[in-house]
Amino acid sequence: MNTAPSSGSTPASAPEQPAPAAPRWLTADEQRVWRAYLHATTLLEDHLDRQLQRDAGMPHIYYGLLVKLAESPRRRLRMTELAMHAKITRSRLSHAVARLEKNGWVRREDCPSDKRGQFAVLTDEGREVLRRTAPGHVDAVRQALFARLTPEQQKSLGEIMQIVAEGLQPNEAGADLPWLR
Amino acid sequence: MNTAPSSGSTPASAPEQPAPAAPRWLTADEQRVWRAYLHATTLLEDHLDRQLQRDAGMPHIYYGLLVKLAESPRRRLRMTELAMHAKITRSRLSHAVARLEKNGWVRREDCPSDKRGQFAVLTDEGREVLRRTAPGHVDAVRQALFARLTPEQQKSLGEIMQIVAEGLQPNEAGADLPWLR
DNA sequence: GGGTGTTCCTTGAACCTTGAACTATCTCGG
DNA sequence: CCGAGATAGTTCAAGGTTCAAGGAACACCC
Repeated sequence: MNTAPSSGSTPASAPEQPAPAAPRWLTADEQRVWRAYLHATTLLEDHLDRQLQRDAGMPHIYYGLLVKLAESPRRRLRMTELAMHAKITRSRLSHAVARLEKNGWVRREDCPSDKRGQFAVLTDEGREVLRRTAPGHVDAVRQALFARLTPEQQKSLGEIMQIVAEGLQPNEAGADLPWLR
Repeated sequence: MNTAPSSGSTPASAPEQPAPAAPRWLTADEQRVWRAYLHATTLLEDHLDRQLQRDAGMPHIYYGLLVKLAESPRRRLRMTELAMHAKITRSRLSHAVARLEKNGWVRREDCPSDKRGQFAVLTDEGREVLRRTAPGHVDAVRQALFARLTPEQQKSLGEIMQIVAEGLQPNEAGADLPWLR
């Protein structure tokens, strides 16, 4: 049996519960939901990855990095901050920025106040790539997702994803819940 | 710019349409939903990948391959079928099976009726790995997803993901829509 | 039986990701 | 100042993914 492997940091729920709702396997309904989730997310991820690889010459996540930079104050962000925004490791970001730098879309700048630090800065060329490719990407997202869902479904999806994200990364940016436990 | 988003009806959009429902960018609400989606799905994917890498020694998608095989008639599936079930390319599957074979969890068998064909067959050892690791994986999925959603949300999520998946892979198993267009 | 085209699957090179080890810098208590 | 320990970011090696190319078997047609 099982030894409750992860369990460790359950946030709100009382940890001592006998948990009658932890059966060995998923119910038939849950299985259907889970499979639909897996299918949809992998298909969408692949779809967008290919779309961007084709139209912008980079994978989806790299594109996301450029977007984050474009939205940031002086079009720059510290490496660690950027990594957190994008939900990736610093290592991965390091490689990604190296590649984007090679393409001329991002440049690095030393941080004056912390000599360990680096800023990733969106170049004009990077900005231009975004400007050129954003519409196509938005269309792809809209056609694959929003165009197919009712407003109620969109709302529901947002709420659900918000919950899931917070469950996996409790201290989300902007959230300032006191650190229970 | 703005609203009146859905209404678009069919995806078979004529390129010449004025397309009043295709604004340049997402609305604020859509953006929130989209970002929540990206955060949640990348976090969950990473979470499960790490969980399985740690507990079963393979990434999530490889685990999924073993599950598919375990559910199949003689614990075997033709390569192409397996690739379609898992929503991956045949090339990727080829590499994946090579690795799983090296681990002793899958073995290949020639198809007698089609000499081009190969079966991927789950070995006893592979079955054993599944038996050992499935509970932990199910717990992880439950804790990250189902435990946090109301029954209504679960239902809604299932419907939404079903729609999205079908949009991206119209000829899904069971669906037999004629090929309009 | 010799085209022509398709399907099944594999291969190799290029690229991306991961996790751990590593350098350099900062911080803070003595 | 010193040193222990945290933090910022990179690097290395191992592995995973993609894309384009290719070999082999099938199918059909004359």
